Amino acid sequence: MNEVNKPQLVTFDRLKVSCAQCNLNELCFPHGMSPEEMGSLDAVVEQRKPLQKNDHLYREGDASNAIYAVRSGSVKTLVESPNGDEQIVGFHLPGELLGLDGFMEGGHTCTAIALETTSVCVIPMLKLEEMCGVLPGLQHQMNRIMSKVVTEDHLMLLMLGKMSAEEKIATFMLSISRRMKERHWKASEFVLSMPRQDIANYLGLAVETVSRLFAQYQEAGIIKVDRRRISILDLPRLKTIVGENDGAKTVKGHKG
Amino acid sequence: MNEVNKPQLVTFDRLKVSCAQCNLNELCFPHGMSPEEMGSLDAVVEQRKPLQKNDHLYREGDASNAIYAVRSGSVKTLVESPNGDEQIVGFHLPGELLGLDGFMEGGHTCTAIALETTSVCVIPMLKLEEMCGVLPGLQHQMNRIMSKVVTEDHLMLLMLGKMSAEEKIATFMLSISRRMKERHWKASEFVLSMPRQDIANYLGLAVETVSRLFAQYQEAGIIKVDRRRISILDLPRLKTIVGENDGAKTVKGHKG
DNA sequence: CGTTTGATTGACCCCACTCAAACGTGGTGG
DNA sequence: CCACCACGTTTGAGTGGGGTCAATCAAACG
Repeated sequence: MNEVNKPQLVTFDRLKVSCAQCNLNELCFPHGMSPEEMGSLDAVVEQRKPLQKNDHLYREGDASNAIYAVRSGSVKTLVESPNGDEQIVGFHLPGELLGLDGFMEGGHTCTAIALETTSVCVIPMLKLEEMCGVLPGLQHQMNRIMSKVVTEDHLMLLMLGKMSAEEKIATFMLSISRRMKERHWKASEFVLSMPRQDIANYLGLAVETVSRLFAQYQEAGIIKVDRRRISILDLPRLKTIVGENDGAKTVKGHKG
Repeated sequence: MNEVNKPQLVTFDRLKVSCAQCNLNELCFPHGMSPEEMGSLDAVVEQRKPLQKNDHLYREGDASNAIYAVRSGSVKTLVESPNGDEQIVGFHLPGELLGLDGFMEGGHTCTAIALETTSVCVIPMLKLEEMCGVLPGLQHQMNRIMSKVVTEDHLMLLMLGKMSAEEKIATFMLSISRRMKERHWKASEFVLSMPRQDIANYLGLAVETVSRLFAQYQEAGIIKVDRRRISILDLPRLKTIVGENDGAKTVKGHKG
């Protein structure tokens, strides 16, 4: 785990930060670990040179014995269909994990690509497993992380399967906003690291639809859009769109 | 935290079968475990009275320290949206696992409901974790299982996000067929345990669309449909529809 | 048997995709 | 510094896949 930057004026090899000091540790391993236990994590976390935009962290089929934590930058993961088109299955912001799909016989089943200059922590499973045997809190933390990943995928299934384009866009922006807030960044003003194309792909929409809805929401005063810079002006209205505000659970059609 | 059946004509307490003898063990824990290690599993697997159709195995919000393996029957898992509608995220056939979503603070994030009379093995995580510390193969097996679950969810995202109704239906039938084959049952002739409504919900379609496509595929001689009994007559054609056959990767529109 | 529930079929229509063209914006080289 | 190009984004017009509504049909059940 090391630090990053675009213009490399300095070597950052010496900028190693321990997991205990890492401002992201709360996100990687939120609960149930003592400071001493956190310290032991340092022993297992590996370094890695920053990825440039569009670099692959891993590809479908790559063998793997590690999981990854985004330290800075961002990563998209995607799966490919037999017909050749692909579905983005996740965007990974700093402090978020990825790579849990890599432990099957065939290696990774999805591909991870940096959306911008990105650095990641590499956590070898073998060592992590050893530690799990010793540190009681860690195994539970791993289970919690696994559950969270599964749950997030389920929510995405819900989105793709049941939501209208408007709801998808609103859900997407709320998701980004919340995750920004978790990182202790501004929740109502952020820059998207992915192009419209990727947003559309992720949400199961056409690029044009994404563009139109951004414009529509801006027209309605819900958000402000300046290229990839998004400002959320009316959070309650966004929540209403996805059904989180008014307890009056909307009666929908009989689709599904 | 669990549901149970109402009318009980027989007690099944004596129907205990060891994991080593269980004809499903290969599916639950396929690799890397010696027979002796398999035997140790018996110590941790709990019995449970069969569920009747529509009984809940667990509900969203239920605390949990276990995962479940379907022994006979079948189970659907679903998540609920803020607006009240729900998305089925999985059908679980005999020998398949579920419940990996239950280890977060808030308990389970999805609900599991029996599609028919169903019995499950209950595997407490606490004991499983203890065993993982002792048996080297088990931890890797758990990782493999986790990866598989994540991968399956990803493929479902691909389906919901990128496939046409025709491709979804074909993919669904191929999936069931393959899993039937894994269970050493007929791959080309099976009875669906779920109603059309659930298939539609799962695939992100309307019931009418499912019905129409079943009819259409039957008309084309690809399958035979008799209520819930499905016969696959032209497997290659099904594979062609989802793009698994002809290497000529279809060039699709610019959606996504 | 009547009733209920699930499945099918037909007619209609709308949301989101497609096609197409224009519009910044950023990077590059002259 | 500006002209140019490439790419991502926006906007408009038209259309079709799949949803909605409604009626019918077939099993299962009491």
